[in-house]
Amino acid sequence: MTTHTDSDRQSAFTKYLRRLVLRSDLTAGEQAAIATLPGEFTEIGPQRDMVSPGRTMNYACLVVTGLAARFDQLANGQRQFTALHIPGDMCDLHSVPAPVAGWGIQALTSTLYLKVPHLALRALIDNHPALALAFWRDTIVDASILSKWISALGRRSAEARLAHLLCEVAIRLEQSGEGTRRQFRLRATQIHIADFLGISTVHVSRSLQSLRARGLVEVQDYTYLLPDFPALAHFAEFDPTYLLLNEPSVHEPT
Amino acid sequence: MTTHTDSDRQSAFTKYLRRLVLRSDLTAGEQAAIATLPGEFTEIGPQRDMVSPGRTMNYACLVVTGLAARFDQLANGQRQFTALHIPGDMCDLHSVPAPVAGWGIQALTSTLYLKVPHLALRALIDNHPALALAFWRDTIVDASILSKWISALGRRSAEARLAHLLCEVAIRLEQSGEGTRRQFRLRATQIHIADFLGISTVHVSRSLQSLRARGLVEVQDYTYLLPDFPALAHFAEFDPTYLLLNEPSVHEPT
DNA sequence: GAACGCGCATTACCTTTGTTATGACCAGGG
DNA sequence: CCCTGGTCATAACAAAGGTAATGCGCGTTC
Repeated sequence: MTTHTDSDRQSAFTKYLRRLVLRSDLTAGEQAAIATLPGEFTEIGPQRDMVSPGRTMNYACLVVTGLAARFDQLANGQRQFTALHIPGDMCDLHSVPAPVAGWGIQALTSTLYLKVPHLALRALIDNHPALALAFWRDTIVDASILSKWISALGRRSAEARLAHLLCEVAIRLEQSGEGTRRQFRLRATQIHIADFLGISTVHVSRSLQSLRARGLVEVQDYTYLLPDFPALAHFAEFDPTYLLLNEPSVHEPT
Repeated sequence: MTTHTDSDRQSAFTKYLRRLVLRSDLTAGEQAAIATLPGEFTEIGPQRDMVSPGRTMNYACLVVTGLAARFDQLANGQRQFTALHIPGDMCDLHSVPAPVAGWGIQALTSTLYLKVPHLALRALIDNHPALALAFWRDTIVDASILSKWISALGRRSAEARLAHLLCEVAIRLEQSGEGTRRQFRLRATQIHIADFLGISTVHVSRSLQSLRARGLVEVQDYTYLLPDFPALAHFAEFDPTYLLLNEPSVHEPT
């Protein structure tokens, strides 16, 4: 069991800050206020639930290392993932204004995260009104991804959905400095991917084979290589606008 | 062409206010500030786009009468609806912090709506910080519906999705005073419903026949009768929690 | 080092949903 | 009064994806 210092905490919030300032201009004071937020470090094993559906939350979860997924659960126990959270993501910021969880959050790998008290976040908003806007915008990024995902689930083939997911992950990991759009590590099993795509594990395997055969994707030990990102993006009809990055660099082919 | 007075405008905003106060406590001053927002009345015919994808917005759309749908469009022109907007809904409140539309909005019937300038909404937030929270929460309701819709699209049969959509519409229309959960009017064609459910129109017809055969739904001239709402809700695994209404009454069977 | 569990691939078969086409009905316009 | 276009139902067939089962490789554990 590692112990975590204040400086670990501060560097975790800096990671989140990097995500925020991609979309909002914040003053030095506002940035400092975020960097010094309180939060309790928590570690959890793979396949365990960080948040179980139906709970009333009094903190939000900031992923520090690892991988987590928001999910909705059916009566028969089947899960559908509705969001993927990489390090630097605040999983359930929306729980601040809406604390009754309709969702659950599952760790896909061993995951280290911070429990950030709602009280502290609310105080932050009261003292820095501009941060309310930034948080609101952060929620909108989330909603924008949900929205794009609906059209993928409703109208695209399983293979196209898989390609789209890989494109999105590639860009998001690149943005957060955890890899490049050409090569990155995604420690999610095919069971997890099935829960994202809304298909069976058998069909994940089939679809992945198909993308391999097209020469668009190579995988080894959870490390993905996209030899021709623009071609994959074209195949997936992936347009990163919905990630609200406003960075022209993102739109250029590598 | 009807002309619209200030009092028409004020009553339109009161409708929106009703939606807001379902989820947020607002002071009289805050409520008055919303009721006196500016906005330009606009009328549009069925199947026309109120917002075309990719535009940069400087106003948000408040539906006064009619029916509208947010959509995402594929390269081949196929549409997937991502949200349904009934009178009293602010379709694209999220355009205030994120003005570049990744979405489009289509009128399903003849629709009257207000173009509410972003400038006015931003000024409102500056003067009444509590409203930032209320708007944020309103966005979260939207996201929560998106999220639920993802799990329906990913994991439920077409028939169950249709049932779920009808349950949601029943509750939302009841809340906004446009009908009851037992009987309401929904002027959407089967083409529209197909665009919501992510299926073909043929399959909408099939699924509806199937719900009819089960005795769960009757339709005549776009008027839906749900003879046994709890049974339909059970079939659809519909739990209204995700609408964030916090009203115990909603959870009681009729 | 044998037994076990997990993740992945693959096959055979079955179910759900899409596609294409047709006809009925109805409202509106010349 | 007929023609036209939109909406809905239905049928026959095709394609996408689900289910169940098996085998393989690999790391863990005792």
